[in-house]
Amino acid sequence: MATCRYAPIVPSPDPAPLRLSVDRSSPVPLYFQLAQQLESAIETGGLAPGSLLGNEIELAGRLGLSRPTVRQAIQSLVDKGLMVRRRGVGTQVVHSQVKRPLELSSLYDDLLAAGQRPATRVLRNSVAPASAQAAATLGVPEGSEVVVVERLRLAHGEPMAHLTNHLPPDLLPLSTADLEATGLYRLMRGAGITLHSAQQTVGARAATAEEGRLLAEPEGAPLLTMQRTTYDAKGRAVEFGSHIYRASRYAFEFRLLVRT
Amino acid sequence: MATCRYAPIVPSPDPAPLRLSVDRSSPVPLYFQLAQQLESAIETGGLAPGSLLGNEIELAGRLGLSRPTVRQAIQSLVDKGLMVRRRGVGTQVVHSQVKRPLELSSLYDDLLAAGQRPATRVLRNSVAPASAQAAATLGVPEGSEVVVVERLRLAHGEPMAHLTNHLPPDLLPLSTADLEATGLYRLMRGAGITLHSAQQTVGARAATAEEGRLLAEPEGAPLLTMQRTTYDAKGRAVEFGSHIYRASRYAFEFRLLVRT
DNA sequence: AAGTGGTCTAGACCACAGA
DNA sequence: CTGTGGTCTAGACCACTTA
Repeated sequence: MATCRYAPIVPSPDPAPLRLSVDRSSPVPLYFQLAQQLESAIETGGLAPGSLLGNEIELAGRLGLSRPTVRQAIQSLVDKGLMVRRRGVGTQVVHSQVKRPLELSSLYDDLLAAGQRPATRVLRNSVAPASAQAAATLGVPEGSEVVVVERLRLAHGEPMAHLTNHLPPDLLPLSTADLEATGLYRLMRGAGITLHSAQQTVGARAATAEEGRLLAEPEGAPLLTMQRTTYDAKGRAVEFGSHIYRASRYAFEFRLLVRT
Repeated sequence: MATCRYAPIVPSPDPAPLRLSVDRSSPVPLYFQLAQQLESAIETGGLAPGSLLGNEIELAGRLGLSRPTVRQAIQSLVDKGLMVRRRGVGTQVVHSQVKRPLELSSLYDDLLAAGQRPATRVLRNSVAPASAQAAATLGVPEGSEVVVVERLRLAHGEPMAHLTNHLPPDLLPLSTADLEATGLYRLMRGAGITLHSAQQTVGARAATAEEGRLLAEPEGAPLLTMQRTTYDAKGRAVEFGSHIYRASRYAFEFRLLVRT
């Protein structure tokens, strides 16, 4: 039957065949528990890049789960770009060090996370007739009243960005004190608004004299520009922003997954 | 039992309750057929923004499918940001006009799609020792040989961008003629390379005199910069690019989905 | 030929929202 | 309380890859 031409079955390259277990008394879904364990194994190196995960049916049997549940766990990691499936081959960990995809975060939180001591100076917090662009993106009649917030964002006391936001009226109360203490997205989440997605356009242009004065850059200095419309879970636009950043101090980093 | 206080059950707001059907003899997966029909119904307005999709079990019965299959179809649309599910409520179409997420496309294809008559001038196509940055991102030893391609991208005869790419040696043959006829990504896909994801950093800076000469901009003009590392399905870096774009002619547009 | 993931079924029970 | 989506099971057959 078998011949010696075949190489012996090589066990998983990792010494310990990976400790996996699920807690059925936990309220956390089983597929989610498994996905978390696999993800942390990838992060800590317990699952080496390129290594094959055992086949789904065997894995399901070992854990006492059904195959669909195991598939759901693996699929969530594939969606995150951490693993790749190939029919007839198996499921393997991708080779690259994958950075987590950028969350929809505020500049304030980005600066906080980078240890940059962010601060905000509110230049304007008022209600005004909507411009054509703001009205179109927020889905309100042109000229109807919207909240307009204009802020200067500082890090270590140095200006970083000038942020102009338009919001629907009555979405949430925005006190100037709150706006100086934290970021807009944090306030919105705190008010029970679920942020869901955003459409962004990033470009560049030269600073006007006025913009240069605000940002401590010479006139004509390169600025990064971003226009962003943010939607809640129901797809309603909850914020339209038009921002400029000092190019010398800031860049955008993000990850694209190819749709398959 | 029932009282007149309740409003009558309102039928689906759309006049025709949506024509859905699947072809079991087709090789296209059933869940995919359903997802496509729902997506096109959303695009054409057959499923109005905000409208509720009938519940999953009823929908499955109507189509002669099992509930998991129907769920898989709906889930794929939720992942695309086209629908939202709420427990106890139902599944509804998001309100906003959702643009398709940006694919990992080449500038060449972007320009083609915009009817911009793209052209490429190859300034360099050679093998050279890897710089520290290129070596680190491509995962090859510093100083080992990599392919370096430098191109000027034109639209309607006007320069748009200056593109510098580094590729692992022996990944694919790159003739200057091919590079002038199409985009790099198209060549890579044609060579059987599956592009999977990319990590991008977008910033801005002022043009040097040399860059200004290449792009027909004055020295000091604002430029958009992008550095991009592209990975294949196994997570290996297949390309590292460092590009500059005329800010007066180009901006990046993309969509962020909040992870839940 | 053997092994893998891809798809699909027909049920089940639970948690949560809304009337 | 009723209806919804969220999770889960224990199978099944198929298509593809590899040897």
